[in-house]
Amino acid sequence: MKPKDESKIDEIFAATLELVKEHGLSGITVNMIAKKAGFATGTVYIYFENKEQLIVKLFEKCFYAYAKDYFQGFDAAAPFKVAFHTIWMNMLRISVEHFSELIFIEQCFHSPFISDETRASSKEILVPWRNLLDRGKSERLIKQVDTIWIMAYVRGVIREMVKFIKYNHVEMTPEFVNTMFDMCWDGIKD
Amino acid sequence: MKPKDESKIDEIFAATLELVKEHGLSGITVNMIAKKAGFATGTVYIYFENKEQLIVKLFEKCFYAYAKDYFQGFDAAAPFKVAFHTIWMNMLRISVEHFSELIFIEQCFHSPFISDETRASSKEILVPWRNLLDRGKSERLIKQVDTIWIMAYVRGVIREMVKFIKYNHVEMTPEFVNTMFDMCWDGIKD
DNA sequence: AAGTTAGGTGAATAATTATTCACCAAACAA
DNA sequence: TTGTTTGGTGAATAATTATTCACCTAACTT
Repeated sequence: MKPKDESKIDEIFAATLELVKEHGLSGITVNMIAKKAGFATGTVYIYFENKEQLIVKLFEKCFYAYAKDYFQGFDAAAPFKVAFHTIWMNMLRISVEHFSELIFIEQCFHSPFISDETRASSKEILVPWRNLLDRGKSERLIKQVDTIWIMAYVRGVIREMVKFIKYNHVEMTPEFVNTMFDMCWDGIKD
Repeated sequence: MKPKDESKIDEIFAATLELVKEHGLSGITVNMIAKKAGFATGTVYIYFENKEQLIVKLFEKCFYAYAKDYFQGFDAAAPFKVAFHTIWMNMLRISVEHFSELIFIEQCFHSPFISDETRASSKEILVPWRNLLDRGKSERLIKQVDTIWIMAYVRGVIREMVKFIKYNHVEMTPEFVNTMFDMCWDGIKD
């Protein structure tokens, strides 16, 4: 028998992300995905039951892959600002490198494809981030503001920065990054 | 002859916004819109040529109505921080009150409905905001950072705050608002 | 090498959704 | 009051899109 070519899944995923970035979730068809990935429509149905499953699986993959990398090189024993900087930089870099994933996830959050449970469970991955910020608060290095607000603040700054970089084709120079980090840091420091 | 009931346009718009907030741009049909607005499918086609035109018109309406209100009560002669606060508060309030518009606009930006020109022209409305920030820089009250970065920063903070409020059904207490304003301000002040 | 199994294809079919239209009703003009 | 014009309806139709399937081929087994 002929074995499944598992790499095709990745090709389907890549094609989908690219198309959603260009046309939005509402602008894509299974045909477009297959054509972009370079094979026949029917092939998509060998690897996925239907379009919905494809979207859901891609969402899960993106979400978990994404958040996992946030903690690359993260040392919980490091001084707070160092650790904060590590994760902040990871978040920025990953969001830029995986911009189409970011757009895809954003679009999925308001779509019939993603269930409330999936939405809710997606928070758990960020526990180490939350813990770090709690530590920063207890060390009186950052403001005594509900941690979840701080997370929203940081997320907002990074997200909008990344969109700015992408839509305006801006180089992500160290100067730019340092400036934005300082702004973000100054906003939360005690 | 029977006159057109122009208020129906608003009802169609309201229904569309509500549905897009719930199901995303990819999850709505003309039938759903008509049913939600409380009349027959065909009626939509009396007021709009087709679905695309409906979306485009709604986008334009949202976008302009939105940005116009940013400058309510804005006095260009006021001290910088006062003026900044006025607009910041307007942005927050409007984004909360018109959350479904915010989501709709966000979804439209990556969709086949909105053209690049529309996207580009949408920037012009914010000229007074940009001017104010330029003034803040020349008065050395805020950081010497490209104004467009500051705009992205403020937009990001507000946007993510609003999502946080909406998704977590948080009361927008004065305490909450003041805290977030301080964080935002501390990030940009010189 | 021959047989078998599952992948790959893309036209055919099914399902969904946009759009039209024959008919009815409300508002206005005369 | 009657006629005329356009709004409103929702079932019928058209268009689009998801999904299937009969047929092919590649890869593995014996």
